[in-house]
Amino acid sequence: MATDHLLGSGEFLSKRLAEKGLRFTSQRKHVYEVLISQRDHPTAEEVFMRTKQSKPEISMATVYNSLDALVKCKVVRQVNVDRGAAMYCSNMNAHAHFCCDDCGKVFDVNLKDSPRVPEVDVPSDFEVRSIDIALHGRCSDKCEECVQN
Amino acid sequence: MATDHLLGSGEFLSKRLAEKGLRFTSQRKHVYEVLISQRDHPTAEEVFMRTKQSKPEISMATVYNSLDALVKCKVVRQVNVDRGAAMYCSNMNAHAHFCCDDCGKVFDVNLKDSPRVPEVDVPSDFEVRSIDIALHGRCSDKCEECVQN
DNA sequence: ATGACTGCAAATACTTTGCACATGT
DNA sequence: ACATGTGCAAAGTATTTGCAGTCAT
Repeated sequence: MATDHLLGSGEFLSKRLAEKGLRFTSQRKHVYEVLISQRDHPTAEEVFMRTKQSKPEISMATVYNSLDALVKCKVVRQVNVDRGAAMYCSNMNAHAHFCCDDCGKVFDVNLKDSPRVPEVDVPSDFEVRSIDIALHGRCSDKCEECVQN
Repeated sequence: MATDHLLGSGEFLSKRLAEKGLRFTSQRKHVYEVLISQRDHPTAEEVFMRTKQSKPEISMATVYNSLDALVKCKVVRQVNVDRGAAMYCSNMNAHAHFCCDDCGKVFDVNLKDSPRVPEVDVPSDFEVRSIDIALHGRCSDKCEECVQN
């Protein structure tokens, strides 16, 4: 039953962590709130800096631990577009990522039809759990960095 | 005109590098041959070790440089399935990657229909140059590592 | 001839780990 | 009560860079 929307973000997160046997801690709550309050694609380092504003004692190791926990309980996605730091995304709706090869920014893009497993020719004994779609290209004529190309 | 198949791998690579203003070197040739001779998904480190067999003096830095050159001239794809080393793939046909979350192996999987840009809702001034599709899941009942789950 | 490429070693970037203490259940 | 999580510092991977010499064009 989709009743999660009736919960505050704290209760929601607490419940989702519990379902995976993970604990609800102040650090995980702050990291999660950082991610949902600004829907871009920060790296662990950026999450660390933002989280320090509301939770100054947090350490980088805890940020990694928290991000792993949030990914495990599926309230956050990890995005790997290329060699470099992983990015994190709190948009859990089905969507793809567009990564600009010139300026490096990552954008969420909606799928006109959600990707379905049958579109892909996977051996029958393989179990598909998730699909990540990443587009590469150039974001916009108006993008400052891109114009320099 | 698709006449590339009439060339040996050396001439083919040389031509593709030249198109991007990149030079054809012995190291790049060896790295390329390593990648086409075994169609799995080696990391830079694995490419380094394999390439040393035919080109013992090659250095890691040159392997990275060569891989970048091969990716730039589009004879090799870089595959980023998760946090960890990038992998390289010489299969340039349209295909997706299946990454087993249990054993870590990466498999090429064919697409029943090639992904088309219009399936994705991208702003009109964005230019899409490539699409990467990565599936995650579990590869097979028979997979040694997977059985331990 | 010249700039791009190579090999080496050192530097950087990203992520994980070990350990003593703290905290959630 | 006790396992799990935290913070710190140190270690471990992955990748990049500076530089002097070499090679492709």
